[in-house]
Amino acid sequence: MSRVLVVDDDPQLSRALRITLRAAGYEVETAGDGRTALRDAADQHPDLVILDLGLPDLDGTEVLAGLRPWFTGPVLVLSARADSQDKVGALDAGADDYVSKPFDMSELLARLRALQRRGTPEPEDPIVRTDHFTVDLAARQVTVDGVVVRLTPTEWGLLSALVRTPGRLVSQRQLLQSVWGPAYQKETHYLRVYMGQLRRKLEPDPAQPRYLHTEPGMGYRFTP
Amino acid sequence: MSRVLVVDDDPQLSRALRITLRAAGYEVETAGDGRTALRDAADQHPDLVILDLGLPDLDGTEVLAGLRPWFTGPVLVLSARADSQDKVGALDAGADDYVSKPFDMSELLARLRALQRRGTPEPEDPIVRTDHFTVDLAARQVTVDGVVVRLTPTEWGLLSALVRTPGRLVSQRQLLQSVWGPAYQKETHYLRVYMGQLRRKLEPDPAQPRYLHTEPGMGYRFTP
DNA sequence: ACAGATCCTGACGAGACCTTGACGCCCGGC
DNA sequence: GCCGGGCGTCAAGGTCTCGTCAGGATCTGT
Repeated sequence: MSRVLVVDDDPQLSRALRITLRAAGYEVETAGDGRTALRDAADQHPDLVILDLGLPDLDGTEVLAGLRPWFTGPVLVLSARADSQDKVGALDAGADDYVSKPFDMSELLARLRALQRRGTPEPEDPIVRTDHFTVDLAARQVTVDGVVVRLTPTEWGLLSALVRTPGRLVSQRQLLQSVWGPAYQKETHYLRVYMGQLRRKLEPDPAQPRYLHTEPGMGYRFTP
Repeated sequence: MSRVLVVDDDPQLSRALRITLRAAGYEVETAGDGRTALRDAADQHPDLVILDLGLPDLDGTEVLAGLRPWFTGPVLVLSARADSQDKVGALDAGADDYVSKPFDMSELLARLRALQRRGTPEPEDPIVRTDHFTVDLAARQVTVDGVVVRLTPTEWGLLSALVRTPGRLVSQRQLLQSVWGPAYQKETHYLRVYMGQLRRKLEPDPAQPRYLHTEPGMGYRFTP
């Protein structure tokens, strides 16, 4: 059973997609604008995303840009525009397929099947372990010394963005963009606050972090 | 350089595709009917296949069926027919994308890029190594004799600008511009200070640099 | 509508970082 | 030999960034 996130601001189309996809055996979540789309994607980790380019708040390519740093599943773009340049732009921004409206539902489903067939061998272990805590990316659960710890959605978004690339530095802009959205790239204060909370919940000694390291002026790094 | 097999019985379109794909950096082979297509594919093991459904000898889905048991690369299907049922049939038979004629070349190229991107999702980390230290550009991490060394943002900017072009001289203006910005092209003093810090952190003997060389009056050079 | 959780925002001390100036060295030109 | 320019080193000042705390705004579920 695959989970799909539908991002569209047209309630009618959104509803039609939900019904069709449910009937085809997908679990469906929907988002009405770009910000909630990025957030929901980070929260729920869908297997694939259907993204309408005509959103009220963000440009479709901005959503793609926010998604792509960490989201590895297929993204199918819907658009009312059939212009070739739009297609090229979206595809090069990271979309895997591009379907112009109006479209045929059965074709959409076939394209989703084709994307999935290629997309997810996923041999990756979605569980990140350290000596002190484990992060289960699929179940969205964190345990510290065997005890389950509750994280808020924001804390989880930040943590998962970090532990997905162990040992790699993640820039402040990347973190802000993937957790709060592209418009928040300057709000580095948020990072300080929430990194503090994460350290208090996860680190054995929050004052001297062992796993969630700061690289001053650049970003943060998770070292297992 | 990827190799692509074009299967089409229309010589004119075939030729146009060959020219366009060559210009885009592909190696191109062509086949005019289904049987030679299957044989060529088996012989040459192309990275991807562009398959026209309207072939003289075999039905397009038959070619797909013959290809798919062993060919794992992406297959993009071309067709004169825009009927949804055809698309669904081809996609479910193993095609990864379906483009109706007439089509736009730039869109086709973009779709090929999208297909290829998905095929090889693991671009390995670009790591620069010397006998004494390694620079991991993607992870933004430097190790000296196996020990992680912390760099400040400015130090990192300078170092990465240098090691990206091993053996090549990088002028002072280039360095200043790429690290501090266009307004700082005269501040050569900055370079002396920070090159000194880098040498102290990376060189086995900072007084006699082995990797970070000065070219008086010109710039600096990283020699592996 | 209410209660609790969660998020945003501002202030402040501590520390890291960047900039700047001074000084000595080496080398080539006069 | 004397001089000047480019280079390397060092240290100190000022600026920016980081971590922390807490109060108020906002959201969520009942």
